[in-house]
Amino acid sequence: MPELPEVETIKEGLRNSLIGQKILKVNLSKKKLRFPYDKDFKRSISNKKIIDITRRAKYILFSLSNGFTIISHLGMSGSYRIIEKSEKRDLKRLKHDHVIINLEDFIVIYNDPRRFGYILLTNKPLSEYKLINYLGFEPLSKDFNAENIAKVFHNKDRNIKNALMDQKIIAGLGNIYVCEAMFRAKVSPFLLAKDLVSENLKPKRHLKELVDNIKIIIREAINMGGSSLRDYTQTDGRMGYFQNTFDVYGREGKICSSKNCSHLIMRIIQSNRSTFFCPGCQKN
DNA sequence: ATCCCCACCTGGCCGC
DNA sequence: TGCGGCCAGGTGGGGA
Repeated sequence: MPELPEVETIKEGLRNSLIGQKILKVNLSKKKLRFPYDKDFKRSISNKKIIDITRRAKYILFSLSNGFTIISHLGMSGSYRIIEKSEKRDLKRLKHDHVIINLEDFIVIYNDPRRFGYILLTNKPLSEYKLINYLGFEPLSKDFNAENIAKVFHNKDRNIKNALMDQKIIAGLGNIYVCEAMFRAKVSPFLLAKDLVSENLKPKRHLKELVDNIKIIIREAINMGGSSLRDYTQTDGRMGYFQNTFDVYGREGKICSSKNCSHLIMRIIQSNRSTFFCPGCQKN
């Protein structure tokens, strides 16, 4: 479900209410998520305070007062909702509620119909935690720039979209934002990653365009509260509205939004995922 | 190493 | 109204 902008929005929503709250009680549903819970999950987090909530790639990280970190990934359909304890009417349990954390003033619930998400626990430094330490550049960091990406892409024989979605290279992009950024940068989905790098390992113009547009689009989407499709809403139930600005994603058969272009948006399958693009604007 | 493909799930929608 | 088929913001792990 969520890509970086949605996870960032959710993380901010969690921060606003939950920092400083003590965990009083934890309930887990019978069904396991993608991975089983730590066998000491409840005991390890009970009576601890949430001292920070941060994001890395598409992970939300809850730092606890005992040095443990809850590592949460939302998969395709995970969501959090926060209920103020004073508002009793929202307390009913919903289908697919898997983790219910009772805090001093709030109840926070992780819901995930498809159960591709997971909630793990570690007391190691995250730099030693294997699901976190391999992650690549944060798109909004200054290390994510065309020169650095050129160094990674120059020998990559895989298609460009696939490389952009590889969390080991760039952390946080998913199918929507990659399709949209490639459209804005006018990059063909049929190019290989190495096609965007010149002989001297310098980024070609299209790679610079791509990097610039990824940064722009991620910022725009965060500012709009992410994209609401199907299950995603913010922690307070509000919708994001970046989906209203999609140029290609989900627009198969519709006319390209560019001025002076009358091509129809196409959908092809790459690495088992849909790629949406304009065959007129994205040919090179 | 590098790249690709599958499995893991539930549910919504569309066509018959 | 029902049923089958297709589709969905992801990714770890294993095979080629």
